[in-house]
Amino acid sequence: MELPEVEVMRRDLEKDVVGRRIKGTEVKSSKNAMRAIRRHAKRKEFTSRLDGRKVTKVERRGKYVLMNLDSSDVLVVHFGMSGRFQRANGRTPLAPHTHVVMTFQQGGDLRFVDPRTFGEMFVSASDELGKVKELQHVAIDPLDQVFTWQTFQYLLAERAAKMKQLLMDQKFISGLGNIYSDEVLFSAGLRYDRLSNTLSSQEVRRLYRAIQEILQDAIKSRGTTLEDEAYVDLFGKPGEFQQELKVYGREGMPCRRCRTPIQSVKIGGRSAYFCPQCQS
DNA sequence: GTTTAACCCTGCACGC
DNA sequence: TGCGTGCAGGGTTAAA
Repeated sequence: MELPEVEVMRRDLEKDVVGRRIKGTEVKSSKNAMRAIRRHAKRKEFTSRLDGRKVTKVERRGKYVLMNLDSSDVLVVHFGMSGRFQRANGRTPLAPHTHVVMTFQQGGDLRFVDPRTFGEMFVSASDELGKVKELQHVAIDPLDQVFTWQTFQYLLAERAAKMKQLLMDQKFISGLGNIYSDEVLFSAGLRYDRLSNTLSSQEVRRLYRAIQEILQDAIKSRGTTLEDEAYVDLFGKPGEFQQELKVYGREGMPCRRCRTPIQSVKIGGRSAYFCPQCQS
């Protein structure tokens, strides 16, 4: 799950979960359920800080969701690659790999489902969020007002890394993963292996625009749902941005712009899709 | 400073 | 049919 999917989830939670009070939290007995709350040594340490609390606000930092509670604690959630929240009620059968169920006083519940267990959730005092290492490292958000193209140009010039890796580095810019980094580079006409400090001002501006446009469009389309992956929104509905993808997952298929077959390479342990004609 | 590889994990596609 | 293998992906970490 990348920025657009996390943001769609945040908005859904903001609409549907804010104002609800948690009656009880159940952490399942499986090993993977304990892995989902791995920062808490004991279940009770986690559940006791949620039970009886009302959700007051839902924020996002990069790919993290922060659910603020009326106790001044915050439930921090990262979805990894297969994690998600599901709104349901007691009559809804448990999806496989459901690790945590929070039941609301007003009825219904909120479930954390995560087959591949790269996701996690933990409770932190809001004034101690600054001490959470991963959150400290979350870099500037590309949809934030303070992210200007001049700032971006400065940051790029400071580094000499391949663009694909840099865009996916959450300590450099937050929110982009494998799918959107490929899409953004295609839109900007830049190859995955271009070095960040070789971009012209024009190229930086193109890239900056591509990042904003693609992320905004993907949010409007409610995220990307690939066949083999299970991203769905809070209510189980898939996104629609997969229809707009220009390069990701399209190896061998003709480029939508020039009809040259899309290529795929391994870089930094990840696959990068690109058009050898349109990107340089 | 940057890059690579390994690790965490499950599900699925593939070849034999 | 059924098994083993490899891959996918986000993020961290150790090593090159």
